[in-house]
Amino acid sequence: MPGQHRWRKRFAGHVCRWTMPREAILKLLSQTTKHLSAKEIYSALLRSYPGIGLTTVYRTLDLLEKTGMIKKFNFRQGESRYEFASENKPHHHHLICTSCGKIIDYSDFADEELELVDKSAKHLAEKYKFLVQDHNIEFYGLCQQCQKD
Amino acid sequence: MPGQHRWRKRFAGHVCRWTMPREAILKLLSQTTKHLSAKEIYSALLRSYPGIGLTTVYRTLDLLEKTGMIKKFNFRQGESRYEFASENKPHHHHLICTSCGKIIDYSDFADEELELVDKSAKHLAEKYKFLVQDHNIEFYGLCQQCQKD
DNA sequence: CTGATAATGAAAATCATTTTCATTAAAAAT
DNA sequence: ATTTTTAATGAAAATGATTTTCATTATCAG
Repeated sequence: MPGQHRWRKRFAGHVCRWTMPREAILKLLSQTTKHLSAKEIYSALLRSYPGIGLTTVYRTLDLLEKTGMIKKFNFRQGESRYEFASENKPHHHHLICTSCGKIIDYSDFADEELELVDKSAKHLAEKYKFLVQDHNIEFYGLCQQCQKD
Repeated sequence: MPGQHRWRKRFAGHVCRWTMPREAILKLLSQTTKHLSAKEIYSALLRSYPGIGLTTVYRTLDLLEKTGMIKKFNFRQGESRYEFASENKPHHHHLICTSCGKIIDYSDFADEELELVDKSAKHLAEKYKFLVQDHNIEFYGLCQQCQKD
């Protein structure tokens, strides 16, 4: 696969130009399982792409989110965090440690969850005439390490 | 019930003084079903309590959250929103319109949800040694009005 | 290869929230 | 009831995340 332009076609209709920052940010996010913030992405890229601007990171993240190539999360307050959205990555949710901020992805009980979510969405659509497009489930608590402290 | 000091006892152990801003903010939140932001609370109180400071609103909201008297929510980005937490108010979740920001409380399927949540929490505790303390479920989409626009 | 203009980066602006600090006011002690 | 202690307040400044502005640069259509 021609790395340089692997995602290029997905940009059709959204923007015209395939640039270095866009390639770099998408590549970085596609290669990590972490939920990076804009500033973390900026710092990580400074090595391979000195001169990149934080502004561009924000703009690119917005763009990538609009195209559906990444997902944006706002856990409690603080910075937004971003994760690569791949078709072969299963739908999942997050387990967030309120002490250290550690985030664990989980997709257990996905079937049952999906069933309940579908049923709820259908019900809510009828009751409130609300068109459900997305949902979000999060668990908050303490990770193993933080339970000891 | 002596309105002025209705909630006073709940402050024992947390703070020493029961003040006008605390009474005013708690009263306002207890009387609305809306999910108000700090600034909205500040604006609403300016009428009945001119001179109140936005700083105090933030500090009081933090305090009330710590005592468990209110809950804080961060829907996607923007301001945090607060809601009065009453024992007789059922556990509920939110339906958020991504276009106009309208928020609908819902508690349908609470039993099934609770069952799934409990099961998940137990499972996650075992698998990741994670101590689940809280969870959050949200649906995003378009409200009836915004579907037309 | 070249021109049109989308994308960039630096700096300034914005927005929500927090901190600082001198003043005020609960409520404990007198 | 009055004084004293110190927690709580409000104004202003500081912070942190994100967005906007704008002159410059670089992509890519012709």
